[in-house]
Amino acid sequence: MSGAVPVVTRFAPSPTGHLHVGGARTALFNWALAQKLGGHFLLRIEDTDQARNSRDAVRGILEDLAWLGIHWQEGPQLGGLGGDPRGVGPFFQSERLARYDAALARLIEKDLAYPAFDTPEELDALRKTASAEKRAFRYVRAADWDRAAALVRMQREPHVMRLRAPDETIVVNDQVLGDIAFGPEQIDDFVLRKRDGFPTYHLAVVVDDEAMGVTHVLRGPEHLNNTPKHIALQRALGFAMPIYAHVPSIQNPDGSKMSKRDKDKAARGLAQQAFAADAGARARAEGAIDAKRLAAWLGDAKSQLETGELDALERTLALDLPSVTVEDFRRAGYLPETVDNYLALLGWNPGEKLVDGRDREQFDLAFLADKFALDRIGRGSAKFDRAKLLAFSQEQLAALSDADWLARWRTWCARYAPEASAALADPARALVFAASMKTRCATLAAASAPGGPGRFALVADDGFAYDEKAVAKWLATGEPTGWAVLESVRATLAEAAPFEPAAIEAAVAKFCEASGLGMGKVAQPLRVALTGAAASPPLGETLAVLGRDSVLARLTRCLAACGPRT
RNA sequence: GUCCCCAUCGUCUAGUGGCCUAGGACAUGGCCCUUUCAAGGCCAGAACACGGGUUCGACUCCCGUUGGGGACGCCA
Repeated sequence: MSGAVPVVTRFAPSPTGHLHVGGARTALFNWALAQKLGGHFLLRIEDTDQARNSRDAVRGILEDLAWLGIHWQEGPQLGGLGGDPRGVGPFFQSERLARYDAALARLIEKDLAYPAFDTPEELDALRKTASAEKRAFRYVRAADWDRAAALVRMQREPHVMRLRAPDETIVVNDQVLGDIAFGPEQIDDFVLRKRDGFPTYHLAVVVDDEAMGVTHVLRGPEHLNNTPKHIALQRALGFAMPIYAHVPSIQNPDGSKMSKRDKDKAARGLAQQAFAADAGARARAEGAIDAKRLAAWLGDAKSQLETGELDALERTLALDLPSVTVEDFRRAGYLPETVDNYLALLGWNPGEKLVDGRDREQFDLAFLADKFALDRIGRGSAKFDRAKLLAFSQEQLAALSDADWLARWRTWCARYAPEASAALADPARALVFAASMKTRCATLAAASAPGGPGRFALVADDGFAYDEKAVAKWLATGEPTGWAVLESVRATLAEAAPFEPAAIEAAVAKFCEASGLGMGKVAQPLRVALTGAAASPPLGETLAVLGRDSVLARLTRCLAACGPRT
């Protein structure tokens, strides 16, 4: 077909903070649809709110998307991503004001838009009245309307521009929800341009989608009610109508909508607890963020901290805030493909069975791009289930080769825990570490976490404490005692070669046989001496990760530190 | 309050009028394996919100009720 319109999908975030999981899923679906249809995925920054947008947040969102592997062909540039191959940019709405004004001029000329001089206070009062009378507020055009006078007046008075809304029912043909009718009472004379000269979301989105040739609009459910407004505007402007699809929302376990605000809310509660419990906490918090800002935020449950402030507070008070942004999950040590996979499954599924009869749930981006289709998006909202995400993470991490696991871990460490990676510089030992952590860590972060299964290998030989119960059970008691076993096995370990898991296991097994001891009688005392705890990876791996020098040093230290008093 | 959307195990879902004694996954419980911790294997319990229709036949179609979510900004 020669005249086919190339497919263009888009993700259009407003830069008010980190990308949250709902936005990430919307971006992922748009990306997948474009891939499937052989089109372009475009990124546009909706920064028309002068009070709220921040340039830092833009950078953060771009990095989050890039990390997830959601690559945009058109939009702001980052690394090799983005650009403007069709010449439809710029991609920041704040740089496109002339285009919105031009569209508005056409509407004014056709008498489809008009200036309104109501003050925000006046409108507020009207809304309050409506609410008190249990009516829905609806903007009513002035009855004594004089177009010529208004056009003169707008030259010298602050005003907004409103659309002269059509008096007709508009049917939204949604690809997920079907046909939805909105009566004329649903579409009032909404604002197109604000007092500050910036367009509202409605005007900007309609003008840009047309100018950028967007063919499919896939967005969150909060926009469903806006869609008839957008259609009305498109008709007034003579624009094409894109294909619409609204995806269901992602909810918290309690059923509320999952949003960036959840983190702020949780932080307020936890901070207040911390201040009550610890007198110094308030002072530390005020060292991290402005004291006045802090007080205002604590006192007003509706206020929100800036992203940077929230991060600072989280760090200084060591708050355990819910993960809601892509960055949160990255920091928590999830693989980007795992996050993509889980997010894709929230509201979409391929509907395929594996040969063993199970549903296909785990897949990569290539699979998503190949199979994605609007008609398999669900209609009901989905609760975000951290346990299932964690299970996916566990499984996908375990499926990595040792070398891949190690590379991914080092990459994660470089950003969040450089000292952990540095503590295990030796390549051979690091590979053993990878092998033994793979099935023991549900996330990359778990390996180095305090109390985590890999901690023993990342601390100095005298950098850990001995678990009292373990010492009592495995070193102080038994016949012979654990201490005696440690003394006698020392020579075996000093000579075992090569110092690798299999050889170590074999040497210890031989020692057990020769001394008539069960494996447990030897392995458990060793675990306590080398790691401080009675649980660790298989003995050969535990010793090989540490290396011979550390093993001997730790044996010496153990006997000295908690051995029998002589 | 008004409008809009939604409704299968605790959670994510398969299911498009007979393949359903409703399948899978996560979570939960039990057993097996085992030098510890994991991992792995096997088994179990667990759902069509309710009430009316339509139909020879409803999880599937229609209506209502209930419940949940969203929107009602000079935010996006």
